[in-house]
Amino acid sequence: MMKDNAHKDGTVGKALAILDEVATAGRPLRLSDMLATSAYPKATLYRFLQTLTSQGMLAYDAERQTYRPGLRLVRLAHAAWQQSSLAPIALPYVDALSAELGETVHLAQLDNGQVLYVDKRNAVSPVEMFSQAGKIGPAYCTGVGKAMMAFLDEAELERLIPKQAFHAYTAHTITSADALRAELAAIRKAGISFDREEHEPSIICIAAPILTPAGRVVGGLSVTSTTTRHSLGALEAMKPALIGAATHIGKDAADWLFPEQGRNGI
Amino acid sequence: MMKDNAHKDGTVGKALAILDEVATAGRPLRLSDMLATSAYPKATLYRFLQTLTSQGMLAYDAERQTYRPGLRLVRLAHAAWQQSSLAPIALPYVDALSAELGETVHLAQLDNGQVLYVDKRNAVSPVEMFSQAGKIGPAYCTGVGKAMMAFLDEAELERLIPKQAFHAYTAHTITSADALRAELAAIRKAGISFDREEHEPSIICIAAPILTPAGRVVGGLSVTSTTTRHSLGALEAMKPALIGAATHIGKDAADWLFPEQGRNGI
DNA sequence: GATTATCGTTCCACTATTTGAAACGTCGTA
DNA sequence: TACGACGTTTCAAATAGTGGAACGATAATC
Repeated sequence: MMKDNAHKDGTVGKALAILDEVATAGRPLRLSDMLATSAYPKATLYRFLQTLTSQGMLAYDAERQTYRPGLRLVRLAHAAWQQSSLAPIALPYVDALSAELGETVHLAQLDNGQVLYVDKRNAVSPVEMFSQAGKIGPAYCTGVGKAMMAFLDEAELERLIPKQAFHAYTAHTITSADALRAELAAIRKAGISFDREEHEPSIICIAAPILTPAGRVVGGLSVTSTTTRHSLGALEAMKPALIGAATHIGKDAADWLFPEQGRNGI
Repeated sequence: MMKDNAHKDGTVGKALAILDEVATAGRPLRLSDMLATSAYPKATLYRFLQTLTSQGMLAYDAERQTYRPGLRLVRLAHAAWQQSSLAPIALPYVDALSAELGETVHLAQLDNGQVLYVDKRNAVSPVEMFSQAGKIGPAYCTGVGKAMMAFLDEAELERLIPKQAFHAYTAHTITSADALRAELAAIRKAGISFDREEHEPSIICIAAPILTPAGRVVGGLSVTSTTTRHSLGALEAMKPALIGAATHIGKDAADWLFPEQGRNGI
């Protein structure tokens, strides 16, 4: 699933692959844990873990002999979020949309075939920083994911589709490339997408792509609710507000110039 | 100032040093920009930038030929924040404290001699994600920085003091190691520290260290206000609530076991 | 209390990768 | 057309990474 360009980019690529492995695990890992999975022999893996720890990219728990992602990443990510994500540009519009609708709003971008949430406004509970920003999700079964994919050009889309897992999270999840292509065509026509409990039961959302005036996909914006509180029809009523915000963000993004989203995104 | 262990840790260390340089700049950089500063020759720098870009650690703007920190960092940092920072543990206490006092609350940790803010609650305006989390600040002239340093053991403190810049941000900033040592001794006695407009004019705060029951420093917690709204005396009245929250967080942190903060922190 | 797994750490000859001065394109400017 | 400033590519020399195997420490088993 994640063969990636790990073995490319020499030593640095290998080190970052290991960093990813630790970050993705979601729990502290021991050398022996990773040894089972990793492509590298013991001594090599050991040395990389040492290096990454010494660099603060990993944190080592001496007592338990485990590795976790390190705080240096938090420092670096702050810069990335500020300089390379849509969030700072979109902030006022996201705030306004959330206030107007009184619902949870997500701002997302495509990152390597997945949805990367870069901001969130929860109308009710106080926001938990980072608890959503930085989170990733599947593209083929989320509102923002589908909205963004629908407006990619042919070539980019075809690069992304093979990366989708098509895992059936719920009974409504789209589980084939062809079904996805059909859905995307419909979304392209409608200008918005819905998540019809495709990722989590009883969670629904309406989403719009964020496009530059030139038509380039730079992100996605969604309003999320539950089936107990809203019908899909009720969500559809939010379309004008959603589209309005997305349009404004797209315009601003084009000015702040976001030219090569393609390199690291998509 | 940042000689660091860049040249240690071989190729990976060098690559990460360059990554840091881009992140720290705060603006998109060109190859020629970095060439002036960086220790590496053109070809070497170029190759590293290529590698980091291909890995998504940097984003390349083809139009302007500039590099910025990449979104992969945001993804990685989410894991780091969740698994390696105090924030998830402290969350309920930070929420409660902010609600009780109706003031801005900061949660910080020490990272390489600097204060790293890992969470923030702003009682009034809606929180801006990441806008504070991941931010760094000086240790010698912030409330949380001084509170944490005051409770480090001798050896750790002496490692940190040489790293302080002692830049005079305001007329009240502590600008010498000796003055800092005296201040820290007072803080150790009082159990809390104040920022008396030492970092920014008219910004004041009261801060407490977060200690494990065993006495190990794991973080800092502060309540911030302005001279127009509060006096230092008024802030001092918040001491019990602040200490209470800090104690709870310290207890929970010890359980969730945060053993080797020393490796990557401090 | 001796024996055996298990796991992290270290060694070192072998190999692959990195290095960087110099040459090369490319584009804008004089 | 020539010049200068930058980014990009090349390639032999230098360096750093590799990983099988041995080692030590600790925990589990007999």
